[in-house]
Amino acid sequence: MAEPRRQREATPAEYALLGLLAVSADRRHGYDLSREFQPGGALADVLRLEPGMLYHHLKRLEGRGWAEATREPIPNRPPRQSYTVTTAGSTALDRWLAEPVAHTREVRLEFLVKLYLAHLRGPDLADRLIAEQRAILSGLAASLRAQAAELSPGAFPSAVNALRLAQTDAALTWLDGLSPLSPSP
Amino acid sequence: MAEPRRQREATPAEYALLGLLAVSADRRHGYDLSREFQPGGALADVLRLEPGMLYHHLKRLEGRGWAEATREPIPNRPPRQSYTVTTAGSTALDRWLAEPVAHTREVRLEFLVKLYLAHLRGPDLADRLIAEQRAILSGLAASLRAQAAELSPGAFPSAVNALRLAQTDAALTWLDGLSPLSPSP
DNA sequence: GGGATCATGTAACAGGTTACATGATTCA
DNA sequence: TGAATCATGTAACCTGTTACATGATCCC
Repeated sequence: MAEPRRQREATPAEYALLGLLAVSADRRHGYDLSREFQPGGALADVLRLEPGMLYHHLKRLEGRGWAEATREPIPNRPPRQSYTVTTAGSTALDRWLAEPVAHTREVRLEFLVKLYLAHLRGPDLADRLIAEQRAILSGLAASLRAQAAELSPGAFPSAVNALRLAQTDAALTWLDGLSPLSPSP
Repeated sequence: MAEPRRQREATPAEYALLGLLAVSADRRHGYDLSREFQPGGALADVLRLEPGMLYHHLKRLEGRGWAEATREPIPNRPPRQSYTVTTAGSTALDRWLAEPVAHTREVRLEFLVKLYLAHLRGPDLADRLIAEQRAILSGLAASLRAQAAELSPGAFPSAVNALRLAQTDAALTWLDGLSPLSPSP
């Protein structure tokens, strides 16, 4: 009996697209969405997404049942299609937006995407996310400090530990200076 | 006329292996090298490298002419092979160790690998690397501060900028507390 | 005798990167 | 009339992840 293929967790890029669909009142098509990731767009400095991958991810969102497409056939060309979020997609998005990231290195990309979308969806969502992320990073920092005590100072592993701690503390300080974010970017 | 395939830049994992070969007096084989990346090994917390990829990278180093293998045939099994660095490999390594990384996000993995190997190759190499990395990150921080002045405070792009700056400043502080590293880990 | 370790890989899968193809419409 | 923009993708390539295959030898 073959195990059914386990559905992979969606990538931050997919959630970013899902979120943009979810916060928009009307249907959106790929080219339209791609502007958010081009210079000047809000997410351009957070996540790069080339058109090729963007269309690919939209197909995947549809495959998961998180988005629905309306196809408008055009002769001699691929059909123009616009997407909306489904109920399942909306639920999945809210679940994702409620979860802080587990590692400091994920703050730069994944947490920023979450923060942006949570903020668009409602300031309270963003505030809760920030608070939970704070708790996670505090725990990480404490555990790094505990490990540091067991490492011989000056040696390489100690330097690795010190870098991690510095980055985690910096993220914590940044989080604290964050709220309140402006109403709508 | 087909363009000749342009040689890709080697990955940090490849340089890590190259460096381990270069600082070792005698030949080393894959299994031996893999211990450096397993729990307890110096590089385990910096770079994960499964056996499959490790053997793959060793083949690639050989393909680049940076390492040479001695093959000892064994009946019914793949030949046991041990590697040494070539002159070209040694030159490539020194070139790489002299170059700081361009982005803050590369400090966590790529710079740490450089630092570890530079330190094994000679403390002066490590000191020079640290100084040049400092210069790069200072420049980045200055440019982020300049950008910050143009962003409306409180809005999302400003938060992105603040995170980058916090991470870069943290890396700079860490660099300053770094030297001198202990003689040999 | 049976598990850990030595030792080298393959295969399937997953995902990103870069470049290009296609053709309409809009604007200077 | 020619460049930019609208709009949707394909293809080739590269890299990494996970799991497994293979069989010897060492140690309890």
